[in-house]
Amino acid sequence: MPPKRGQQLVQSLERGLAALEMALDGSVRPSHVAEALGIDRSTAYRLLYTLMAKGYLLQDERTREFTSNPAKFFQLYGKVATLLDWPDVAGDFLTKLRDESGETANLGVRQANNVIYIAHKQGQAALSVNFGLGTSRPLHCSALGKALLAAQPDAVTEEWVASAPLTAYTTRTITEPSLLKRHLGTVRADGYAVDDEETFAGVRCIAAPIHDHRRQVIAALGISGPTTRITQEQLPHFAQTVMQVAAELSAELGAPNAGL
Amino acid sequence: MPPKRGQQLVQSLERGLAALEMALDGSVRPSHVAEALGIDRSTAYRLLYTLMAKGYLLQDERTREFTSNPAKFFQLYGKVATLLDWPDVAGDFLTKLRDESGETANLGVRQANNVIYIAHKQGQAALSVNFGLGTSRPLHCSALGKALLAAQPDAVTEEWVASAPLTAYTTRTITEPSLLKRHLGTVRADGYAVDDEETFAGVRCIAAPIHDHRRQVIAALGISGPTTRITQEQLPHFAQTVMQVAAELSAELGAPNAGL
DNA sequence: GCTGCATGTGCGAATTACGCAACACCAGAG
DNA sequence: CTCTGGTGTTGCGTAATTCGCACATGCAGC
Repeated sequence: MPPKRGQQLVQSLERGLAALEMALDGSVRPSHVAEALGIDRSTAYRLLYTLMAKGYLLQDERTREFTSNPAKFFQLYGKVATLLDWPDVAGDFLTKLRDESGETANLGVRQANNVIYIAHKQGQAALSVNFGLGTSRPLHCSALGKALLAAQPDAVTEEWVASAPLTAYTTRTITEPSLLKRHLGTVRADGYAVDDEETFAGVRCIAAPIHDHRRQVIAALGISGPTTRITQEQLPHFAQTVMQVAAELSAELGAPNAGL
Repeated sequence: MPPKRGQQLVQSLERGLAALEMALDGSVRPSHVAEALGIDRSTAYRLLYTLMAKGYLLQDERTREFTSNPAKFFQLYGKVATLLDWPDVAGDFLTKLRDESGETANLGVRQANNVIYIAHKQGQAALSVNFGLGTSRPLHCSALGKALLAAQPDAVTEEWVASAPLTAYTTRTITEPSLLKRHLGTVRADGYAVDDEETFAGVRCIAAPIHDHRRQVIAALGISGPTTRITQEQLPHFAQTVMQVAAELSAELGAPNAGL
């Protein structure tokens, strides 16, 4: 019924954005971009030059390398962040969760096939987990990611599980679609997700979904810590704490019946 | 039209970025973008669609409006921020400056004709200044901006002063190019800049430049407070504090002879 | 000097993106 | 209900835009 949404992509814009994202991973030069994107050097140069003219990139006077302009991105981020200031809104809840659990508390949202950490409070123990802000992890092997996945309708989950690349990061990573699908079912039933050394050996994470005022899941909140402290025996207890704080944060956002 | 020199700009990319920035100021629809940019609705739609496909925008299923994808921008910002994590590096110095002065401490960098606030610690007094992170102010009437301007070579300053729009925000804003040029000379001689109610009536700011390991000025650090506390008499004392902490931050970044 | 490799720039060719037109849909008015 | 005026979205032909080639230029090293 809906006519096929397809080949409406603007090539120059696509390539420009790709060049931009390359520059974010470090300095780039036209020749690098050209090779990576399979285009001519002159084309790559023009894209980079346009990005520079618009303030997204800077060019070093001497080395001629293009680098990202942090100020521009801070400005851009500042604009979108004001729409919902996660660090401000969630800050107190992250602190509470960290203090009650003793472990690093994380807040993440979904971005394509990854979860992105947008706020955190690091645990104060000598050995505590530290995921950098803005970094991303695959959905299928992180507690936050699985909490987000389990929240969506079955049909969507099924399709995603079948098509997503379930890369193994440790021996415990779930790479079998059918297993993952069943696993997500239990996550939904339990109300929390566990990453049992599926991303990093020795690290266990627990997460629960955050709902907004329309009951839609918009983020996930969790803790991460070494398996020596987050033991299998104490896992249910930690999970209770996570779900409790997650419910409180959901309530703060106006979610009805947040399980309190 | 005769092709002007430097006409190496890729039009589609230019327009796409313009559409992107429009979307950051709120929801946009193809018709709005088309009108604002003077292009056809279909073209605007394809740009927005491409931006959505690349993850920069989201489209509301019901209203069909395009909005920015905060997660994407957090990811982008996270990447550039790791290159030099200002909030982390400067955090302790901002706290120190706030505690010693009792006023809101700000850190800003230059972006075109503006200074952008990239980190701050708000004062704890009942009446204290609060500039939102990521917001920008004109260079010529903010203390941070003037500290940044005064740091560049005379020739560059002269050219900038002559061409920049020196908009007046209060009756004290310096709008005369020659006056501003001389004013910046004293800023350089003093080692700090003062915004004496030039942006907001009743608000006085003091700022000093931050140098990196190559002695280049890369940011400015300062305080902002009500004129009732930052009085003319105490201004030199506050300036000493600002310069002291700025020197310490510069030293932390590897600046040689940072005046310590 | 030459050689190799880089960035940056004219210029013609043709791919690409543009605007037009049309369709589907929605909301409100008649 | 129809009609009207407004959207978002897509097909298509055309021409403007962009692309890649070729060349000028700069720089480092043998």
